[in-house]
Amino acid sequence: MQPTHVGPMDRSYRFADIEADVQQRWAEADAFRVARDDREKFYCLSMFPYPSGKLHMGHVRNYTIGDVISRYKRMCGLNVLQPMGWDAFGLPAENAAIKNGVPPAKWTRENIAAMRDQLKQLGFAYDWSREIATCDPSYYRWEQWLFTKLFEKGLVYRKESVVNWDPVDQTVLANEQVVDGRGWRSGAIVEQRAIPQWFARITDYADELLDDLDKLDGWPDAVKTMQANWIGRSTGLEIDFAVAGHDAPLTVYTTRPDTLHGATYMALAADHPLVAAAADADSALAAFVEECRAGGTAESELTTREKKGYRLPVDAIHPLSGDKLPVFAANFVLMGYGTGAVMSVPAHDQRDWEFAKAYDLPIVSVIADDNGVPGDVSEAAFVAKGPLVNSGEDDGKDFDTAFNDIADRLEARGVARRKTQYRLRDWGLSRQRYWGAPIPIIHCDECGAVPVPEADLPVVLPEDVTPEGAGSPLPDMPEFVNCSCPKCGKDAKRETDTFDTFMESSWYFARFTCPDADAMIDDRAHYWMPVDQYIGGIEHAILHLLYARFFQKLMRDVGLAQADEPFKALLTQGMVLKDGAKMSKSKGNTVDPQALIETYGADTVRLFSMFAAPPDQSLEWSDAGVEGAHRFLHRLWRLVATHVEAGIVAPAATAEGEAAELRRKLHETIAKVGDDVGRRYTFNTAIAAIMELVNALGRIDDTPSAEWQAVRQEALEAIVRMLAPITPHVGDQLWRALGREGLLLDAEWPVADEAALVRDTLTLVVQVNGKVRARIDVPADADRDTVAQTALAEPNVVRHIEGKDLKKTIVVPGKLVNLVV
RNA sequence: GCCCGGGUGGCGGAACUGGUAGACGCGUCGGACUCAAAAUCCGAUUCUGGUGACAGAGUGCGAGUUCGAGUCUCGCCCCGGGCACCA
Repeated sequence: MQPTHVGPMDRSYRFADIEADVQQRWAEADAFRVARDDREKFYCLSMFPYPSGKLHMGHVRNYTIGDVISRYKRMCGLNVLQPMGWDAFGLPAENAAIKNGVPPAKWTRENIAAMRDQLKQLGFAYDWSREIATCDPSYYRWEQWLFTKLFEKGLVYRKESVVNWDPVDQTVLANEQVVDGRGWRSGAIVEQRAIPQWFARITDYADELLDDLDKLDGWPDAVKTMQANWIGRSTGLEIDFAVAGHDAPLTVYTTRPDTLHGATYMALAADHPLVAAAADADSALAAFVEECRAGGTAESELTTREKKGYRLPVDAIHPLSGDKLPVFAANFVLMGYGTGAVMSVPAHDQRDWEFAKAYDLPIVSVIADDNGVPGDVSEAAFVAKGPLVNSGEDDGKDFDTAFNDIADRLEARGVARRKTQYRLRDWGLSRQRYWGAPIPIIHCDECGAVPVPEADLPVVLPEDVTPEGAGSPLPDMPEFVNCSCPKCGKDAKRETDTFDTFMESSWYFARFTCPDADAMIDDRAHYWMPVDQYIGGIEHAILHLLYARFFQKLMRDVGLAQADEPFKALLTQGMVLKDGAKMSKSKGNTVDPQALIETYGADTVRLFSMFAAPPDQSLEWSDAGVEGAHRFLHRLWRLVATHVEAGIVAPAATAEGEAAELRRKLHETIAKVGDDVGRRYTFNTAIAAIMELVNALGRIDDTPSAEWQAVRQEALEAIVRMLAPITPHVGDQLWRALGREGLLLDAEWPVADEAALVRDTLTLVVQVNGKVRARIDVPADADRDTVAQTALAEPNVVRHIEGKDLKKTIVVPGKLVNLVV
């Protein structure tokens, strides 16, 4: 190929024009619309945003990571699906409505339009034809449909459950709206109030959700550990303690029946029936129960409260010794967990120990330490397992033997059962809010709770409503509430609670594969699912990801889905910080992506977001760092312009002498960047390596030989392609400046030339007693003895081993020599 | 309180499998260009001592394993995420 003359290239990098042009080119080519074909697929999904108004830096970071992976996989030849949508139901829309008098529907849709525009400015390669907004009836109708299927299968049910009740505003509060036990608006002390709510039987799937974690090779161990601990499968013993003077026993669950001999008291939840019965005759106890009800329902609040109890006028009977045990009502035992009663072994449980100290209850150590004497419980509980002591016939037994012997004896008497229990609780689906998907149930005096028939779905949420203050407006809307029973036809009332918004985010990934399906999902999901790479914040490690996994299994079990798990690989991105703290309006340390896009362009914002930190760590935002990223793009632009002015040539395929060294650097970089982008997802180190290569290229003479020119052409083409996923706009422009046809996004990802990587000498480090004393150059094929002899000949090495015995010589091939004296 | 992470120069970070601590970028200092400034380019930049070659110290703190530890083990401290109605 002869040098081609291309018209003079503008020497300055005009990002605004370039980005608009390139985005137009993509639009004209409809470049991101995808469909099933014969190629291997890759489904890359970033967690969709709540449409809060405008993008923040966390979004920019999240979506840039997803876009880089998507574009890289596309250049590798895969059929890449990357969709985007809106998690459009939620509390902020109602708050905005109260504040500004705007209907949540209008507010939400305006925010969506604004944020969609921003995403387009950033140049993300989304197939916008698949866009979903979860507040559209065409979307939520299918989760209403699934709910009715689950109702038929008995997988949803109604039970009483406590909520945060604001007695002044007369409304239910979210945990977020409870600050220090008080309502955020009224300032009133929040009370726990039990109301009937719908639940999904996620505990029926607890074993599968736990066991399938082992299949998720592409998930971070930290997330799998958190989910496993959250599910919290344990094997233990359910034990009945007789109560003196009562027929009904107190049933408790324990994972440590080996410590049963050390049980010295019992603790009951404040709303346990036995407590309620006693409170009728004791006004002080009734006051204590009332006090336990004050404050929010968040677990963090309940478990950090000062532990308080109230002695009940009953005694339990120890099932082994027959001793009487005092029974307390306690504020740290919760009715919703297990049986609402616990046996307390203060010697071997820290919480029980603290309570026993406060209430002067006996602490009996029944587990021996390593020295065979009862564990020391003077300063704290002794929680380790060990042989039993002070345990009568069970003395000396280890944990397993004691567990089994005690279980066998109690089971034989019919007062205990071996039981597998979970920490995981069923998923409460009901919310007493307006801006959510209506729960498709009709309450009939005759027939009870009746699911809305499929033909009547969706139950559409009225949208021309502006909540004005506390509480959902739905119960006050007769046109919504009044209806007839689908079973008997009599007058009935519609359920006015809406779904938890985790419902919508638990299946959107599947809907993206077939957004226009006339069913929840259709067989297109079988091609695209599971998601090959899911990307989102670590804050979703438990709840969202667990519910989504649960929904995938539910959809499979109603015959819609094939995959057992929705997300093959997961990347949890870190937070974006400014001045060491999470960006927030209240701290005044926010950075607006929009202003940055306007000042520096999308490519600079994308580049800095990827360069500043590895994706899974927190990222410290730096305006100066953004300048640096911008400078780099200017430098690259000028480098290409200079090259193009000298003349475009065919890229080199081989080189000699110094040009060969540059070419080796090029192919080492290609190998490293391919590994960093394709396997490690460490985009920061990939960019650093490309910067090094650009620096090396910048050092060559401006008017080089034909050989230099060819190597430079080869290098620039590779650099532009390696940067293509990160800075796609400037890349596309430079790709054509270098004389290449077609869109850069369909160019092939560069592959390293093994022949260019060969080295004939290596530099090794020489250590004496682990300290670096010299560096030596040796032939790449030198044997150990040669290497050792070369090392021993170094003057500075000689100085450090003189007069000492050489005890050991360690040679690590290609790395170092360590001489031990 | 419980579960899960993280802590490396002035700053963001690199060191992937136990093998040269500080790549790359920012900042700072010095120089070139300019009447001058900006921009750009070149050089220096962990700390201490030394003109220097070099030497000593150094990855939150304290122990340990190893020829060798930022990396592995144990115990602490601090920061962050989650805790079921924020999303």
